Formats: sequence, C-alpha cells, structure tokens
Amino acid sequence: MSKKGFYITTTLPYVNAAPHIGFALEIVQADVLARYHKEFLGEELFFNTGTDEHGLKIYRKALEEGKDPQAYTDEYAPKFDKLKSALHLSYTHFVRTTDEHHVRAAQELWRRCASRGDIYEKNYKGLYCVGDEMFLKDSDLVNGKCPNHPTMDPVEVEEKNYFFRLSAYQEKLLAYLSKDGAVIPERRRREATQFVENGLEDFSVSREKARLSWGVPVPEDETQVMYVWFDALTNYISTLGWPEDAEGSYKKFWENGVVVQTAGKDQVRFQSIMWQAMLMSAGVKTTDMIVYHGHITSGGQKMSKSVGNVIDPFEIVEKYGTDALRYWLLREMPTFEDGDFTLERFEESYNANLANGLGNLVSRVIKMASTSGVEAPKSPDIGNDPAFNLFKKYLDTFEIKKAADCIWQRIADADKKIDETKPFKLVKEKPEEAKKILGDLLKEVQAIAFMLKPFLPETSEKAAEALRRLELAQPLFPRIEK
RNA sequence: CGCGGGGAGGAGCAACUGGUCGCUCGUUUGGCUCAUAACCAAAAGGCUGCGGGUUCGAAUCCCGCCCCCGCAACCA
Repeated sequence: MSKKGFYITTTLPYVNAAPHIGFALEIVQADVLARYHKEFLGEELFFNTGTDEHGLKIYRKALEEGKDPQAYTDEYAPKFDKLKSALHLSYTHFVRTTDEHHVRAAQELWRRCASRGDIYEKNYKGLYCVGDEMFLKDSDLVNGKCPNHPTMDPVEVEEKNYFFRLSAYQEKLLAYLSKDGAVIPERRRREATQFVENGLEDFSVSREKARLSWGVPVPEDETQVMYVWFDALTNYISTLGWPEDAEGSYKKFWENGVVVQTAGKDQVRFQSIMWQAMLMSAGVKTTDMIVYHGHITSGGQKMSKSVGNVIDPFEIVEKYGTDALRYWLLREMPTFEDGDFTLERFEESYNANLANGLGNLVSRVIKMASTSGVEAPKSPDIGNDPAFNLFKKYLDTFEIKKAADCIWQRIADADKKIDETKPFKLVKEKPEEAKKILGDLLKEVQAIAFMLKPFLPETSEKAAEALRRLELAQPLFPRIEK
C-alpha cells in the first residue's frame, strides 16, 4: 500500500532582487504544512519551490550588469536556494523556469490551450516608450509622458500578440471557486468570485520577440515569446515531470494526491483565476487548495528600498537564529492577514515567548529532574491527547498561528503546574511524590517538543535530545539584553 | 474619483451571525526560588476614530464625516 501523496508549492520569486522576507513567510508557512503532512500524518511529500527567471525586468537587469541573461540567472538562483539552509526548509524540489524541461512543459501547455482554441492572435495597440522599450498603461503616464523619460514622446505602436480566452471560463471558474477550500481564507474567495462575476477579459500571453527575446519561444511562431507568467505558472506541474511524467510524480501527486499552493494576497487573480483557467483549457486537474497569506509591513509601511525599511531575512537569521525568525513568522504574524514587523517587538516577543517561555521551561524542568534522580521519559505518547487533536485540527485547516498558540498554552500550563505543585520543595519532604510530578512534567515538555517539530525543527530536536540526556548544555534561546 | 483593508486601555491583536469588551507585551504590588533577574497570582489602565439613527440593549446593524494603509515603483 503506497502512502498518500501530498503536494505543496510556493509561488516562484522573481530573481531580480534579493530574497524578500515576505517570501520567507510564504515558504516557512509551506514548510510547516509540509512537515506536518509528512512527519505527523505520514504522507509522501512533494514540496516545490524555485525561481522565475524570464521576462523584461531580468533581461534589463542582466544588461545593466553587463551579463548574459542566462549567466545572470545562474548567478542569482542559488541565492534563493540558500534560503533552504538559512530557514531550515524541507522542500524536495527546486525548479528554475530556465530549466530545459520546464521550457518544454510550458510549450506543451501552450499547445494544448491552443488546440482547444483558447489562444488566438490579436493586434495589440498601445503607447510605447522607446527609452524603456515597453508599453505604457494609461495609469503610467505622467503629463502624457513616460515617467522615466519625460523628454521623449511615447509612440503609438501596434504589434501582434497572442491572447488567452479567459472570457470563455467564467462559468467554470465560478464552479471551481465555490469548491470547498479552493481559496483560503474565505475572504479571498469572495474577492475572487466577485472579480469573475464582474466579467473577464482575455489577456495577452505573448510578446514580440524583436522587442523581448528573453522568454520561452511560442511554439510554431518564431516571432513571439511567451509573456513571463504564462511560462512561470507552468512550473507547478513541470516540476512534477509533466507532461511525460517519467517518474510518475505527476500522477501520484497532482492527479491522485492533494494539491496545495501557497501565495501572497496579491496573487489571487493569477493563481485562482488565470492559472486555473489555463489548467482547465489544457485538460489538467485544477489546484485543490490555494492558501493566501498577507503582507509584512515594516514600521507600519510597505517595505521599500527608498524608505530604507527593508527587512533582510538573512540578517535576522544571522543575528537571532533560524528558529527565532520562524517563530515570528508563524506565530506573531496573522496567518492570513497583514502584519507589522519592528525589531523592537521582534525582540520583545523573542524574550517573552522563546527565552522566558519555551527556553526557560525546558531548562527548569530538566534541572529539577536531573537533580532529583528522575529517569528520562520514554518516547512520547500523545496520540489521544485532546490538546494534540485540537492542534491537528488547526493544522488541517491551515490555521498555523492557532496551532502554535496550542503549544504556547501548553507551556503556560506547565509553568503554572510547577508553581502549584512545587516539586522543588516537595523533593525534600516527599521525594516519591515529587518524582511522580517531575515525571509528568518531563512528559509534558516532551509533548511540547514533539508538537514543535513542524514549527521549530531545530529547537524541537535540541529539546528532545536534552530530555533524553536530562542535561541542557546551552540555553535554547538566550535572553536578549538591552 | 474609485476599489479594498483598518481605526479598541501605553503597544500589538480577539470579539464584528447585536446582550457584562477578551488575550499577549509593558506597568504596579504580592508570592516563589527549580529555572535564562526567569515563573505564578492580583491590580491599575478603554465614553471600542467622530456625529447621528435603529433597538429594551451596539465595538458589533444603518447613514454621514474624519484619519491611516494598500491598489504606481524596487517588492510577496
């Protein structure tokens, strides 16, 4: 009997800038769900992430640095892969949209949509800035000129583009969106539904190669390349080996497994609407669930280089440790809504919950147990524990923060129990009774360490090890002194 | 202009299917001493942005207004 397949993927970050903490949030959330399904539910895991490497922005960035686009992306893609060790991620596959196989898959998806009659030619007319070599939208214009080139007059240019017949999918998309769990949280489902109900327009899916060569060639038309995200979206199935599926991963995980995507709230239209319509057109199963997270602001404002409030995930990890950042992303951030990051509150929460809460509890229990001659506990047995079942229920519904709250409730309860039963005092008067209490406390800490596994894998392992040896060499989280 | 989110004790958030405003951090006091000056308990602190309305009763529903944040860029 083969194990059930669980597929989870993040969106692919664009490689024209350093990894953003917002992406760290997305991938750490995905990591918790992945570890939960693999380690707690025993499912077989396919966890995908990667990099989006085509398109004008990257092409120009490469030119700026005097590099060939492929050489540029070869240099930048590993910087994203570095997140794996920095954040202790458990992803199993890293796809690059410049991978040969991915390119072929994107072309095959195109062919299937085209043979369905959903891709057609149309002349696109618009204002074009020669300086930027790109089309301007009305909203881009400043006094009728390109904001970057106020001395140049935008020219009206007409070019052939291919369009995708999104308008044909209104009914099917509404049916899709009404499925249980298709869009999480519920609020975003209403947003997507409303958007579809308001009427859908076909969208452009290609660019003239003469203007932009850095992309996937459109099959059977040498003059066109795919517009970046048509190709990028295909990664979710190309990573599984679609369409050949030589290893059977596509069948196992996409067709017969549970398919979960994570994405930022700005992605609703792309992921839940356009991508799903593309899948329908190509005759591929749609995504089962898409979980949308919020955005992280910094000091109450959107992060931006010009404001200078960008938070670098690597810096936080280096200074405070991987699990400190994971903790903040998972429990201090609302799971589905926006949250604000300030270093001050980050440190406050670190001291309160990691140093004083979790770290101190492990430390005091182990110290008492080892000095009282209590034996190390056997392997954890929390299968029927009601608190654990609630915790699982939250993880089953993607409520990551609430699940984490269960753990910290347990920490608080253990601290309270120590205060009420006073084993440190009892050990001098009624040693047997004290030992019994300490044995129970060790089991509690063991359960806490176990539940911590998907959230703070490294800390969980350290705590488990300390329990086995009844010795804690280093504090789990040293206090941050001001 | 428009669209969306939000204004709650010093700070961050829960309550938004109307019925004593809950939690965390911080502050003060008491307890404890096993622990990373940690832990436990208690207390102080709110006309829930403003003005109207509906109701026996509104943070919660309705109307008007004010303010903040996204929707353009680097960017999830």
